[in-house]
Amino acid sequence: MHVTTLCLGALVFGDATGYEINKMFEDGPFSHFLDASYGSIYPALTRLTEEGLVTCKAEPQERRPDKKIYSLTENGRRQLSNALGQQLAPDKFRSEFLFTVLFAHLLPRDRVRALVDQRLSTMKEKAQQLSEPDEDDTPGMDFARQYGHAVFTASIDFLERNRHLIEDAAIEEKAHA
Amino acid sequence: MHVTTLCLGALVFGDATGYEINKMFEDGPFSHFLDASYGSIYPALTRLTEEGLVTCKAEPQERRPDKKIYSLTENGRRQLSNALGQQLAPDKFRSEFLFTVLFAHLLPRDRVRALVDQRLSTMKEKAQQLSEPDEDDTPGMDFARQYGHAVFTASIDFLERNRHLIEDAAIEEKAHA
DNA sequence: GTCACATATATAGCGCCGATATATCGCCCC
DNA sequence: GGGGCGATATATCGGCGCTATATATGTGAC
Repeated sequence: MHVTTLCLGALVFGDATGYEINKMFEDGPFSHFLDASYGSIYPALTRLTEEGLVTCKAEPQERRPDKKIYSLTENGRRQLSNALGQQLAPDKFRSEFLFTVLFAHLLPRDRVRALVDQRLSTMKEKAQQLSEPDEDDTPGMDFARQYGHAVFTASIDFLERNRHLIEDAAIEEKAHA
Repeated sequence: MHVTTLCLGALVFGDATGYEINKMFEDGPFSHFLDASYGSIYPALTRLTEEGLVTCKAEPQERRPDKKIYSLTENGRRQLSNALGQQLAPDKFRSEFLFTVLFAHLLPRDRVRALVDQRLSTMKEKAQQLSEPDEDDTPGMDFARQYGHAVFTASIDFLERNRHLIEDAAIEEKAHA
């Protein structure tokens, strides 16, 4: 699924600028399971405009670049609908943490402990964020939020129960270098 | 973390060809939280050889391309160690399923049900795979496997308990088109 | 017998991320 | 009051990496 499709999806929730769409992927409701960045979003919006799937209205701003507000067209809506009916790609998950942990038996114990601590703290923060419902959410957004919360909670629980497995395997470093 | 680093990591578990490294990412122990493909692995191995981080021994085969067996050098091992000591990138998770589910209220109910059924079946299969320990595994590999199992189990459980949230929101289609 | 699959390397095309450039405003701190 | 930082806003370049394809052959299924 290309960034163009993701942009169409973002615009279902209302007209937006490229900047705002980027924020949806960075902090917003999409951030936990999607990513896209300026380098792909701006070209995507240009292409979508050329293809008539979105329209672009420039709103002049004083002493700033014009705000370009994009809106879905009927064709764009159909195109998105179509894409959502196709075979979906399986989830992609990439974790440098788990990669690193594969080599726990080659790393100093302090490093492994710090890694787990860091991870637990960021995961708890995210779980916290995902625990707060928003009244404006569509049913799908609410579902996705709760899904994320369930997965993070399970991860945290697993880490706390099993961190000893990798910490014990790590290298007990000597007194000093 | 670049593919070159991932290749160094793969070679810690023993000498291997590009083909075998690819399999580790495709089916093997890395497949659940890493990805890399031919298009990046072969160039990476060439670059690593040039930089002296791995060595390459060509083993002639009858009526086939030579098998190029790569091995880590001391420098390569140090380089990996170094990379594992740097700040790690946060997990990346990309799900077209969750993206699609955001629009559950715009999709036919049959489609949503089929999506959930499909997902449950593939996740159960993966959870099954991850439930079987391997005696050759390093502690880290065992930990990563169990981690994956815990997360998949939680996902399955959540889906089964909450699928009604999106199925009820979906569109009850008319008798026929 | 042939069709699909596994072994094995390699590259071209293209999509996307990360970094950078440009410009201005508001806010905090000194 | 001034300096620096972060947010607002658009845009592009370089390079990395995925997808698909090319090449060549052995093996097992039907």
